[in-house]
Amino acid sequence: MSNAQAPDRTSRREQILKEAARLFAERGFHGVGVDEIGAAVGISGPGLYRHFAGKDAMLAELLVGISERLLAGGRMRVAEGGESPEAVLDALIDGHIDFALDDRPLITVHDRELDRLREADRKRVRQLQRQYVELWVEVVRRVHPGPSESQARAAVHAVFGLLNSTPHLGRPGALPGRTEMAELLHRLALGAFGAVAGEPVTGESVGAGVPGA
Amino acid sequence: MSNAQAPDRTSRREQILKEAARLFAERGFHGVGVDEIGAAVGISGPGLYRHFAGKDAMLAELLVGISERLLAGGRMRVAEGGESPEAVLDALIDGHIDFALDDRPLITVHDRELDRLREADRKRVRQLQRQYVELWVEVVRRVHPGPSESQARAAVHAVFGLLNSTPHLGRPGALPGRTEMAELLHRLALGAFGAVAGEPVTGESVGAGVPGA
DNA sequence: AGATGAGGTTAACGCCCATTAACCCGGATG
DNA sequence: CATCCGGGTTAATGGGCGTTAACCTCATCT
Repeated sequence: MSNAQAPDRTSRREQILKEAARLFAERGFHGVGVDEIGAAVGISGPGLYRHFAGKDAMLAELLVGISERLLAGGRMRVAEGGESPEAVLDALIDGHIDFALDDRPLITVHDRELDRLREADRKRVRQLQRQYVELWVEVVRRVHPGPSESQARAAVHAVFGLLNSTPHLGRPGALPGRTEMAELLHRLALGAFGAVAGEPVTGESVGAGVPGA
Repeated sequence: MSNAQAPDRTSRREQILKEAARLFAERGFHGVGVDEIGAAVGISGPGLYRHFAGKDAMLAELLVGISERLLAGGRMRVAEGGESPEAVLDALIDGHIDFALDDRPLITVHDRELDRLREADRKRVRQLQRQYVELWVEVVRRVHPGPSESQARAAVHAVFGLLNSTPHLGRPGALPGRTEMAELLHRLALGAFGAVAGEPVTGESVGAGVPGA
């Protein structure tokens, strides 16, 4: 047996997964070859097959991994339960924002390449996603009891789209830094949720009497 | 010379583009073969080359087309200029929602496959996108003068993510119908923009005292 | 020291797929 | 009537790429 459990820093597998995620995000699953992935970690081509059954296996592990971490994180935050539902929602939002800002490539791959998975894996990922959504829906409905469940669900989907928008950003510089960005996204998400209920807004009901030019 | 300008209903080219968009959205650019695209319009394989220079050309025309239509629509709505900036923003939002709901596949392809384009086309698309964003930024800043320009830009990006979230929706039934969905998205977008400025929200400041059950 | 196995390497195989070649047909043109 | 030519067809070509085969080389264990 061996006792050396810290080969370097991160195990080779994780290093590969990280680079694969980045490449998949940049050019799509079909767009990147195994040789490139190998090159990205210093080995070349088929050497990857010592660590993964194939290219598909890497994608599967990535997607299942993300989904599990997201759900686990969400459950944790709900379980820790703040004093108020509002606090829980805040925690959920912050958690998701951290994820979106830190693991940008994963987010991208997450909702781009789901259908390249084998039936079994895809089902698993979808199930995890669904549970994560329902987690949010419950909390949102606790904070905003007005709207129907389907409205709440659609709103949650939409807010995910909002929070996951960071990958689509242009070159940095025209945009706020990380902390400011996190702040902003948080406000935007809360603002959106706050508007789920309410009369058919016509734009007047939000712009707080700003005269403008 | 010919005078027959209405071959059937939509020209063959457009029919091909439509199917190609659907397929690209479903399985990604690299994921679908020319034979499939051909089959989708009743001809098979290389017959497509009578209409397009190649697979890439289809993608290019799709992406440039979307971007141009979005920008043109946006400019039109701004030019028609409602009485108030608020009305213009409403119009922009509605326009984008119509687009997101009606041309779902295009939206998907839009921000998935941009990098598969030839340098020239990609530059053009990016430029159109940028102009579209700036159009929104101006209007948003007119309605909400508080926040900085970079904040406004980030908010616009985020709201695009929100509005474009429809493609990611699960199977229909768990979600509102089209008109209700449009209504909801509109409210969410306004809610988000309304929250761009404002003190560091903690969740309490939004739940508008709805007593509920 | 010798065995072993983890982790690489390069070469070869085979499939998939975009593109091209070569050929075909029916209708408008003149 | 002969001629184009737009719009198809199938067969061939060629490159890219995932995967497998065969071989190599250190650490580590006995």
